[in-house]
Amino acid sequence: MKDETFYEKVYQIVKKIPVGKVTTYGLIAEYLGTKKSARLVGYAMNNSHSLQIPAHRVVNRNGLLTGKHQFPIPTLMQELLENEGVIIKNDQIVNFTDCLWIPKDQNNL
DNA sequence: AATTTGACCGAGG
DNA sequence: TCCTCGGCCAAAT
Repeated sequence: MKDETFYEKVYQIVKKIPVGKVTTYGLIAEYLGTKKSARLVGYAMNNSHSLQIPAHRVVNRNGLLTGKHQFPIPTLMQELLENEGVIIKNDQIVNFTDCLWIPKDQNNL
């Protein structure tokens, strides 16, 4: 598991996101130690199409569904989140802070 | 080997 | 308070 690249590290964290919860690119980047490379997280997610990971649970720090356009169907991301109990309005998470999940919490599970 | 890009974040005017 | 601009790291070409 040492061959894990930055990409795979991101995937590992995203897969740990609980149902009904969301996280941000910055938090993931920060958890990996490279807080400044939040862009890398998003870039990694772009390659996540080939993997089974809940990419719809990852949003930007504003709680905005910035990556919805990368999904096969733009509305799919919002549908999935709403299906998990996340309230979304105008492509933005309403109860963002309420359903926000921090990678650090995985240690507390 | 060098350059470009990317689902971002934070600071400055 | 709203809008603009730069930086940052890693992977792909």
